[in-house]
Amino acid sequence: MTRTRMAPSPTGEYHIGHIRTVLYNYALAKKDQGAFVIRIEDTDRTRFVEGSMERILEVIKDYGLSWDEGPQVGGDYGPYIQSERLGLYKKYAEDLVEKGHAYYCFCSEDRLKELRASQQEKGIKPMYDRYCAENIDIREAKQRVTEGESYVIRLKIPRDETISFHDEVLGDISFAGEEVDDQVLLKSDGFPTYHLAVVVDDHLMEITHIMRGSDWVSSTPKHVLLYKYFGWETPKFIHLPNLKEVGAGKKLSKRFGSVSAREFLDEGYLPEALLNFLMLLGWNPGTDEEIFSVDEFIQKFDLANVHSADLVAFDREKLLWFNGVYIRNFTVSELTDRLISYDEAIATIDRNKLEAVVSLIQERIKVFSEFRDLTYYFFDEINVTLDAVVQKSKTADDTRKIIPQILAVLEEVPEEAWQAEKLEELLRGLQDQLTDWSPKELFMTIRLAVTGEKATPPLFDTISVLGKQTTLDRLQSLIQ
RNA sequence: GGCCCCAUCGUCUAACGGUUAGGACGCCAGGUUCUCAUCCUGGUAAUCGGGGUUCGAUUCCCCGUGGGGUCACCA
Repeated sequence: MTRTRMAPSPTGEYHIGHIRTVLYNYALAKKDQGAFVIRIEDTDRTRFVEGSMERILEVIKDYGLSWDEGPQVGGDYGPYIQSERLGLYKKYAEDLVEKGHAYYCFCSEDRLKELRASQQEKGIKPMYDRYCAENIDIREAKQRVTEGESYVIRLKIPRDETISFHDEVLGDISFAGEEVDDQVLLKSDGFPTYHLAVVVDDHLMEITHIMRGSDWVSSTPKHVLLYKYFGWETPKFIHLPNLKEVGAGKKLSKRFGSVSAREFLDEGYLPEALLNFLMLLGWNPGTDEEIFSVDEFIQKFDLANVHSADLVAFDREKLLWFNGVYIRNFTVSELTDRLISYDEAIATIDRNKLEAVVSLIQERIKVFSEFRDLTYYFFDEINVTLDAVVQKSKTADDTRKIIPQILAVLEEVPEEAWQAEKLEELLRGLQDQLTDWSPKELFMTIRLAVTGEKATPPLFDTISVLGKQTTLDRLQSLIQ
């Protein structure tokens, strides 16, 4: 049974890249009818942010993803919050000391700082010098611990061994033992570090696949050693490429737009479009298809098609395109519902009129945040002057003279016949009679007069939705 | 800087020794057209460099170069 997990640390906002990793873990587990677990890694009290966990869980749900075990839902392997599992870790660390794979360290922060500084000065890699392992025997160490002296427990890395592991995507990776620092496993405050907690919990929760960002590759040897020393079976490792900005070579940046998972939703991107976009960032289906629902993704997801690039660019243009594709695939009613849930203010608009407007902008809107700018003239007063509607080949006078003719035609239309088709027939009829007004000139003049915009949905549909009174008023106001 | 990883159009990627190196986004051009958008058609554009191995390298190996990651009592 495949069991995967995502282990958020409640230290801030969830990044869009985290959602990608959640999605992959989710798919890998679901593909095998396995379980996807969420575990909260809150072992660093200094970075803990109040409410962060709740917000992270909330945003995962808002993306339409869920977890089989974890906070809020429970499960057989709980608790799923590390601070609630605190009693566990210490004995595992002590067990390692007994086995000779770890040792007590009493070095002060100052000593460590000085050590690091002098190593850097000499141009060598900053690493713990093993002072406590070499100068304090286990009996003395235990004595000092019982006397209440502050201590940490460090993992004793075998300096003369090569530590290797297999990554399901990257292949075999190995590190020389002498390159790996004696990692602190248990902090002086009694909390485990990530490295201890993650291995203990992944084992206890029977996680089979560890899929995480590639920034974890270099600490994987420490984890592999822990599995070995504990005598536990090692799960499979998969390291995923991180996301970067298209223009800049580096990480996603505020400068180019949203970065946090929440912001994309707030901007009016659809979760399903976001997810679809994210799927393709590091994975491909092996075919030319690229529109997938999460269910289809689960069916097709395969580690063999996850690729090993070091970074993948987060192309905001393509995201926009995906969003447009999903928007266009909705029925008008569905799209209207989604817009209403996006912005409460939209819910106050009359449903019939709203749907009429929505159907006109459906193939024009790329993100929901554009809704206001694209449709305000259907709902709000506009302020247009005669000068603003005058076409290039026309004078203000020409324009002033044509308005009454347009009005004359439109005034004859009964309310109940105020439909795009009828309006088009009549206005084209008017244009036929005018020798010096091309369709383009006439219709653009009307468009500007009734909307104030150069780019709008087709004119006759627009006028139809605007209604007779509004249309006439707006035309009339130009010549008063 | 040491170590680890990576390398195909601008971007996401396909091609698992033999293809005119394919698709998508973007961009450009054309068509439809009352504007914009949608839609349709076409186009632009890539194997980082140098050595090998092989009848044959995008593909395998080595060396460069470039990029990324990591070097905490943070995750």
